[in-house]
Amino acid sequence: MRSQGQTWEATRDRIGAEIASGRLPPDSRLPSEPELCRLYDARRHSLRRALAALEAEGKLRVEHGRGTFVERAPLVNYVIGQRTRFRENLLSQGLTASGQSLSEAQIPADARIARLLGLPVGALVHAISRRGFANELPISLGWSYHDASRFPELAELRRQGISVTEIYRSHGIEDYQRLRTTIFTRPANEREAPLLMLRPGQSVLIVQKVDVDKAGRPIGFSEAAWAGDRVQFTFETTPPYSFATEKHDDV
Amino acid sequence: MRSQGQTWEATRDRIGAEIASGRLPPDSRLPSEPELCRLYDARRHSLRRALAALEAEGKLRVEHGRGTFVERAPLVNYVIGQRTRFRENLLSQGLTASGQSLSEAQIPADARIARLLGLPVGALVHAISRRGFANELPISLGWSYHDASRFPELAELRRQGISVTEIYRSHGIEDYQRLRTTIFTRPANEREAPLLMLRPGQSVLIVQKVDVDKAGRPIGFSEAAWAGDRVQFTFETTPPYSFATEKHDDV
DNA sequence: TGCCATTTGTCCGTATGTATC
DNA sequence: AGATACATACGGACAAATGGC
Repeated sequence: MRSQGQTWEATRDRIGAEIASGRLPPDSRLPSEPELCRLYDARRHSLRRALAALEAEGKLRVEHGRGTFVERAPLVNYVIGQRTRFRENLLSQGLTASGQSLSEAQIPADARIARLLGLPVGALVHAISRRGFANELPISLGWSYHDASRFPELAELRRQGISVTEIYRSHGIEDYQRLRTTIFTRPANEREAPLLMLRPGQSVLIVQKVDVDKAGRPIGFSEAAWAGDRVQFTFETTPPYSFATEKHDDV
Repeated sequence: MRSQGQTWEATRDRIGAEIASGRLPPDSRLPSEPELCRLYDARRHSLRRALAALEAEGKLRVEHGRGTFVERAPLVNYVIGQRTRFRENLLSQGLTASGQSLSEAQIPADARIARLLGLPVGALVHAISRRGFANELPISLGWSYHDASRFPELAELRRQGISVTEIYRSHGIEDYQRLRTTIFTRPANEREAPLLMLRPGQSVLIVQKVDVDKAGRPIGFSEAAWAGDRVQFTFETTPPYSFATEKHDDV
């Protein structure tokens, strides 16, 4: 076996158990590193490795010069049907929803955007970037792309707080639906992490979707990075019942 | 600034660039740690921190006593509609699909399973655990639960390689569909990581679903952990068109 | 089988930089 | 400015897994 103390994994598990049990409640501050070293009979290197692992799991948040805190993990269950809107989704869970525009531009469509929107490469599209919040906590970072010739004043209307659904309607698009939704996970990059209040390396869920009109023609494409430890997605394929599945059940 | 060498982040980025550029191709072995220290003028601690970060991003795979290798990242696009089967999904992408039974048991339903299946707590259910492979590489680790009184010989039939769809049909269930699918991400735990050939801390996508018959009654519940860096899910909400969205595009 | 070189994993001690209060 | 707390870095020792001889 080992000639020295315990492994960093043992320390990680002991602290993790404290958090899971609730003895260390969300947002509470952990003792300082020297103190933790005494409490768990660990040397600083090993203790820090344990803390780093817990941080990567999203259970802790380490703040330089301030201390180490237990992460609170509010959970947004984002229900995706054929027509889904951000606000309603969150409001129905008793959460406050808000958004913030990060950038707006008209840009020529690159090959990917052009193909997804059924436009020629180089056609002007609105590219709008927004950040979404639930209960003042950032949860998503999104980009949307719309044909600028079809929705000339889209950016202006969005800035005024008018929803995408209403803008569609004002263009005679009474009914639209999602063509498909693609979802995968990857580590947050250095741009996303601070905006989502994640540490680099924590996971985001990338959700890409295409809205189509009744004729099946694409009218908008969007993709968003969601804070992986604060959200789950539910895809409804039939009228909603009252079942529920729960996050963080061990599988 | 710093009194000593470069930061571990600089080393991480330099090696990461080598991988991204293809100069270090997938599955190739990196030089040993002492060699890398010389190449990048880093000390062992800092170098190892850089490697650990790249490993967490899924770009490298470090094998104790053997060496460090560039990770290959085959991508499975798993399309989920109302009726979806594992094999067809992979075969349509030119991948070979296979599965392996890990465990089979009849157990009393706990509160969650009972609620999801619409059974009383304690009712006997088949609990079957399987591992799925694409091109011989493990990609999923799943558990399924079915009412044992309704499908008495389910485990036996599954062992013989008979699909769930066929078993349903033999019980007069000609048509069934997913009620809902819930998906979220979390780090792989220590049980899952080796079975999915992931390192602890890399992300899995958890997919939970309930199958219902035409009357809307639940007939089966399953949940699976998918290797997060090897799979994406696409939810079709309308008849399939020929659009595509691509993984690993920077958002 | 066993020995041994190679390679990665863990741990310890220490010094100094940097952010916060 | 000083105290506290986290971040980075260096050096050294030994453990454990692998693979060749």
